[in-house]
Amino acid sequence: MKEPNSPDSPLADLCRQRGLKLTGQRRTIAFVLSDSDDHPDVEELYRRAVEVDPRISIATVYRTVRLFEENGILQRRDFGGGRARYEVADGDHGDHYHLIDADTGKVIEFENTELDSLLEGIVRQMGYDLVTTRLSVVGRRKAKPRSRG
Amino acid sequence: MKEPNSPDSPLADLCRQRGLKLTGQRRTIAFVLSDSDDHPDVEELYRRAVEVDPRISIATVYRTVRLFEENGILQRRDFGGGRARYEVADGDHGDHYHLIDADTGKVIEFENTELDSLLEGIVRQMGYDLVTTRLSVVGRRKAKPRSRG
DNA sequence: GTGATAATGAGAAAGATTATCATTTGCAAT
DNA sequence: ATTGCAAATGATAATCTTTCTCATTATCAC
Repeated sequence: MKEPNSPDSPLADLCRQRGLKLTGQRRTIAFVLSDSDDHPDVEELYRRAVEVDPRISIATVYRTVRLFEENGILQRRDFGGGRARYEVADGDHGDHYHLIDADTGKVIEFENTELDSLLEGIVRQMGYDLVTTRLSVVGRRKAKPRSRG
Repeated sequence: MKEPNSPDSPLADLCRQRGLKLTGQRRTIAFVLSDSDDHPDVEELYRRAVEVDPRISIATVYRTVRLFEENGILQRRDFGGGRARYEVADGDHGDHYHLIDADTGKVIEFENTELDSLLEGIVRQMGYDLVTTRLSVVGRRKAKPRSRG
C-alpha cells in the first residue's frame, strides 16, 4: 500500500492537475521525463522507461508523449534527424532556445530576455499574440583567432 | 534546337554553378522552384513538376530536393504536419523568418534586421559562427480590442 | 469492492522518405 | 555529330517513424 499523498514526480503531479488519469505507465514516463534534462526522442524515452517498468509498450510512450504535448506538459522539438524530440515545457519563466553545433549535432540551450521581448514585439506588431517560439540556430565553433600562424 | 546560352531558371543556373549535372528533371524541378514563392512539400513539388514534364518520378523529386539542400540551394523547413517543406535558400541578404497562424496554419514570412544582428551577436558570444537560423513563431490573431462590445 | 470507462500491449497499418537495380541520359572527348 | 562512361532516373521495394486496432487490463468514482 502507498500513502494517499505519495510524492510523485513533478510531472506526474502536473498530469493529475490537468485532470488526466494517472496510470502506472504515465507515472513512469512522467518520472523519466522529470529526471531528464536533455531532449530525448521517443525511442530513447522508451529505453529509459523500460528500466523503470519493463512491461511498458512503445505505443504507450508515443500516446503519452502526444497527450502530454496536447496538455502543455511537453514540447515537441525538431532538431533534424527525422524523429521528434521532447522536453519538459517551460513554466512561467521565459522560453529558452537552442544552439545546434553544426559539426557534432550537440544541442546547447540558452536564454535571452532581449530576444524574448524583441520577438514578442515583432509578433504583436504583426497583429498576433505569441503562442510559441521555435528557434534553433545552427552554428559552427569558431577557430580561436591566433595571431596568424 | 536551343541556343547555347538558353536562359534557364535562376535555380538551374545555380545548379550548374555548383557543378551539378543539369539533367532535364533537375531543370524542371529548378524551374518549378524558381516559380514558387511558397513552401511546398515534396508531394506538391511533384504535382507541379508533372505539369511541366509528365514522366518525372517522385523518387527524383526526393533525390533532387535533397541534393539541392546539400548544396545550399534549398532550405528544408518543418512547420509541423509530418512532411518536410522546402523553399529557395536566401542569398546574401539576411535570413527571413516565419510566423505561423496557430488556427489556420498559414505561414507568413517576415524579415527583421534587429533580430538578425541580435542572433548573430548571441551566437558569437557563445563562441560560434552562425550558420543557419531556424525560427518560426506560432501566433494567434489578436481580437481587435473594440471599446468593449 | 464494483462497474463503467478509459488506457494498455502487441502488432498491423499508414505515411514519409530512402534504397535498389536495370535502363537511360548528360556531358566531355573525339 | 558520335561514342563511352559515369551518373541520374523510374518503378517499386524496403525502411523508418508514428498512428491505429482491438482484445485485455487497470483506474477512479461510488
